Amino acid sequence: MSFSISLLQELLQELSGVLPADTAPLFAITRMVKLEEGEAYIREGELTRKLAYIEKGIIRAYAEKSSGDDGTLFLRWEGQLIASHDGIIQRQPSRFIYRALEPVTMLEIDYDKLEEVLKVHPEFEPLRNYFLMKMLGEALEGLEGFVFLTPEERYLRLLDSKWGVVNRVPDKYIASMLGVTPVSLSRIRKRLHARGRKNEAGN
Amino acid sequence: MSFSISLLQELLQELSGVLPADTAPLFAITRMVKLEEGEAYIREGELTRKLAYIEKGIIRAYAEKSSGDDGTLFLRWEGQLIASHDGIIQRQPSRFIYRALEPVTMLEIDYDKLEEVLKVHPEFEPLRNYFLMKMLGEALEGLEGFVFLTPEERYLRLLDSKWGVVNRVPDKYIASMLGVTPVSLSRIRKRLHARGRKNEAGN
DNA sequence: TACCGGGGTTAACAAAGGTTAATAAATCCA
DNA sequence: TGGATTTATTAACCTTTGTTAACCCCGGTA
Repeated sequence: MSFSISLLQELLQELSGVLPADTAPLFAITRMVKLEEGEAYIREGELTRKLAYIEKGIIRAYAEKSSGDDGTLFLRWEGQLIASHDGIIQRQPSRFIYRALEPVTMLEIDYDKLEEVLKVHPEFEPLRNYFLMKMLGEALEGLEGFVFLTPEERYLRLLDSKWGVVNRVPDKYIASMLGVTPVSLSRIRKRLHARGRKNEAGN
Repeated sequence: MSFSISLLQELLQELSGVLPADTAPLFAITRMVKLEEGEAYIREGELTRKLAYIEKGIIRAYAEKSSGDDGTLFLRWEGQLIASHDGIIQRQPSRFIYRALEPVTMLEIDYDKLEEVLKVHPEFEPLRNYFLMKMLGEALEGLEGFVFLTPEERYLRLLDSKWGVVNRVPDKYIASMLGVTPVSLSRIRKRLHARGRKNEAGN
């Protein structure tokens, strides 16, 4: 029994009172997926409706900008969900590429199969709502960052909340997720260091 | 029978096959809400779990930035949903203010009551999923704009898709939603006009 | 009519970010 | 190990945005 499965069984019990022993119909349609570093999980133009819980590793969702270089829509890592959202929400081919930045292990469910199971077992519905809410929360958090914070503040927030992850990812991807170039991120770091030294000196 | 209710009954039938006659349990917990121009729907610090379908009017969700002036997280108008997302997702007091920019009419449901009804009538679940998916799609679309487009491109996209709405809202709110100052939006408009004239002259 | 306030534009200057290119540092791999 | 590639930093220069303040327009109203 994998780590992810028992974790999701606990979650399901907490959310809806369904006992681990009764989760068989759900886990019959899941499968473990492994990606090696640099491998694409979803390619551009691919029409899939996959949903996966990341047990280990980091995945980056990105696409090419009109300027030529690419923009990172988000990073997802262990404990988070990754979903082919163009396929699931709009039933359209993915405009984004999902690629593993590290070796990845995850528990995958096909969303169409999940819907079939949910028709027969509505007691699992709280799980779907939990997933959607979590993804909605993450998307809104990203949006808030762009509306309310400067790039420097977004970087500080990221360091503050996700230091471990930031340190595992090349800065250029962090930069493109923050909406700035790598050169600019480098300057932001320089400014922060300079200010940090000044503050220390002041004490 | 209000316009909104029959519209939502149609939606429910399409999504889940539930006939309008069977939607009584759901609509028993809805109520029509009217706001006058400038009136707040949700205040900062308020803990509510409201969900509303806007029949007419525009609502703006915003908060104050560290710089002092305020940032607009999003605008929602007729045909869209508005939800107190801090309350619904995180069970947190709202960090945002939701205020009517025009007289607003909407159909409101309390999310807690909705959950009660859904326990007894799981056949309405597709409606909740539809709502969540729609909000998720809108949030991701906003995020994509910031990652992949320049402020000028975001403005053009907004004009392109929501011209009618842009024209009903003061530019300063449009600017703060695009993540720029009103002054900067004014310059963007100037550049676009200049380029427009040049292109005409070139033909 | 005169006054007032909100909203939009413009100008001038400062600050920040983009672009390009050179260099240094780290990583990969043969 | 040595050479090649990728990544990060720095600098120089240019463009865009932020900030502040002045000005105009318009609508409401005393």
